[in-house]
Amino acid sequence: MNSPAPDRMMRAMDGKDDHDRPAPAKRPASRGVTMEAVGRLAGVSQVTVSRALSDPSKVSPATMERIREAIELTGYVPNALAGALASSRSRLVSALVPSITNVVYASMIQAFGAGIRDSGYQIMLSETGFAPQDEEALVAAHLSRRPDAMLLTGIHHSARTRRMLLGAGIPVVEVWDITDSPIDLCVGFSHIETGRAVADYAADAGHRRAGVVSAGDERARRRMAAFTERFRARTGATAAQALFPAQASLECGREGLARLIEAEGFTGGVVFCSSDLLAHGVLIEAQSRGLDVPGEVAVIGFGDQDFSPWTSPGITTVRVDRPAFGHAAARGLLARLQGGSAETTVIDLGFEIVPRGSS
Amino acid sequence: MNSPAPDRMMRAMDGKDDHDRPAPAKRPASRGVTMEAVGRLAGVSQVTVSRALSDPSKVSPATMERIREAIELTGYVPNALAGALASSRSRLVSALVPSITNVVYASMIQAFGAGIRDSGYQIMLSETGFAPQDEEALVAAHLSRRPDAMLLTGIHHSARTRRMLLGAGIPVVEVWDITDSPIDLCVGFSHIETGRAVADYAADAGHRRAGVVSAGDERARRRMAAFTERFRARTGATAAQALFPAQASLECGREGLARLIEAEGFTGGVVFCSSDLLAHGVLIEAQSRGLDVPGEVAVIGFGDQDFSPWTSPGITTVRVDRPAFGHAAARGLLARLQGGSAETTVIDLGFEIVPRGSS
DNA sequence: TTGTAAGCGTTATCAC
DNA sequence: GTGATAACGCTTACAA
Repeated sequence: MNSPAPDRMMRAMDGKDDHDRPAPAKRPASRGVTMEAVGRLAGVSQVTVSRALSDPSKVSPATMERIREAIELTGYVPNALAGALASSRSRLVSALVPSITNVVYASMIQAFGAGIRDSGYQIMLSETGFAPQDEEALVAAHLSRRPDAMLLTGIHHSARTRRMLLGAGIPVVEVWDITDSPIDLCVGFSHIETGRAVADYAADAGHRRAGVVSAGDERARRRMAAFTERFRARTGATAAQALFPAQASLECGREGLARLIEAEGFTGGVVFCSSDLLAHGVLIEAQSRGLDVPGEVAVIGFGDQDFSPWTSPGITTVRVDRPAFGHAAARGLLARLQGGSAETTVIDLGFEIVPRGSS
Repeated sequence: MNSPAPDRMMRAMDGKDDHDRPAPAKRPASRGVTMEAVGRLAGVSQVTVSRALSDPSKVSPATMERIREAIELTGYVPNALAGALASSRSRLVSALVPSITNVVYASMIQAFGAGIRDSGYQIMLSETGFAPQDEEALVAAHLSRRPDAMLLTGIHHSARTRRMLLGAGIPVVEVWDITDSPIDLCVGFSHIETGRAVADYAADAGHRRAGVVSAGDERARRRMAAFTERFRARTGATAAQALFPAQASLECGREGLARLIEAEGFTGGVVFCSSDLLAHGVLIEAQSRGLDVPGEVAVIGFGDQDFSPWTSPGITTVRVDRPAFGHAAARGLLARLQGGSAETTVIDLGFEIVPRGSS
């Protein structure tokens, strides 16, 4: 019931045309269509276009329609950078994981992304590798983009990193590990309990000799250490070790068992590996040496990968519900983002030992 | 040799203190440390801080040092949003892949990320899934963040998507497929040639009966179609088909062979799968049915995954150099970004058939 | 070497 | 329901 369309269409033509305004000067002619341009075409001001986009109910249907047309015509794509700067909300969520080629993290992030995206947020993903010092620089780089929230893998962060995070004043979720003193939210499981549970499982099965094959990451080491300690407490035996500095691979697994046998005096027993990939390697190496699995060498992995039930024999492993971490992390962050609620801040999702033929 | 530090320190104190300036009004007290604040602390203007950060050589060592201290003291983190808005360069590169849990794409992106990050760019990663219509919305969402460049997986995009991309005026690289009419750059291999090569390989090996097991993605279907056509041309036989709408899984592979045998009248021969995961499933299903591999059922996969050499028998597969795609894509984009050069726009990285025990 | 002024394209806050 | 106007925190001329 406001001024009819023709009137506004006129307004679009008067005094606003490029030729009778002071020359724009300097800057290159066009860096993309702006709300200004869309508004001009639709015969409304830039602000109205902004409103039309953010809350259509605040704009008359007729105006709305003309704006829609103008957008379609110009191929206008909003500038989220400008929007974020003006509103202090970027609708960006940072996610830092050690590695994306590791299915374990990939599937967690996949679930996290799905959850977060449904609420209109976009993910900025980076790999930290397994070196803690790199994390600091990455966190700084991400914070400079002013994310509305951040997901971090693990609970060990440099003092400076914590300070930056706290200073940013955004919700943070630490995943894949558990702690009593999270920066903010925490969704994970206990690596120490995992190691102990596996040791108990092995000891209960009657094993009296053990070895571990582990990749370089700190959490894996913690599982191995807890395993070793508990296994010694239960059996008096000290587990032989084959540790690799780098990321796990099937190759490492083969070499790991070889090293256990040739350099560490491992003469059979149970081998706990920091991942199913390593476990698969150990399995293959054992078989290629004519060692019976699980008779002479029993193998236990970690992560319950897709292939683990299907090797021969299937790999006994520790299962954690990867997507659940992602979902819980997304839920927690979104709650903070929307309500600012502070309910449960630490969620222990636990783990489960999956017995299969290899042990 | 300019005005000594004390002088400037004084300046920091005169007429710039909060109490004798017009009250900032409205806005919440502090939304984060700004260059302005850092400058005030260091006794210089905001611009000088900007310069210190972007090109230290333009600032005197003494000033530089005081700015450094002020930054340290305040915990200043630059606002890249504002920077990007002002300079029209976001130092953001978008990457769209079908799935991050698929190692094939993950390792490509890992290489791409490493390359791009070294030049100071950050990646915004999203999963498109395998539905083309979703891509359009994702591309729009990414473009709204004003990335400096974009990586797309595949060569089939909606008209609207192409228009948006062209309109954005940024370098674009399409990976993982090949075409004569790329949007901009293209790094990939021919899925049709791949299918044909596998058919030739199978026919040369004496196979006269064939089946295919394929996941839902379009490129996989194209490989399968090319295989089927060429195999028919060579042998006169039509390959039996088991097609799955969703993403590949080991389970699908098992069911695929079952379906081939029970519903499609497949009585043995060669089975070409759209991924090694499927091939592994076929392998397992064949063995669990007491069928000899490769004697009764020969299996060929695609992607040369980590585990493929280690199954029993090892999986014959098609290898593509995943990291190479990422590297080449990064190189191409960076060249555009830096020089704007337009040299080779289409790079065919080819593929290689890796014969193993399964065929 | 340093500072001033004018944007960048939005959103937020008021008026009307 | 719509429009001015002032931020948002930077970068880019241009001046000193």
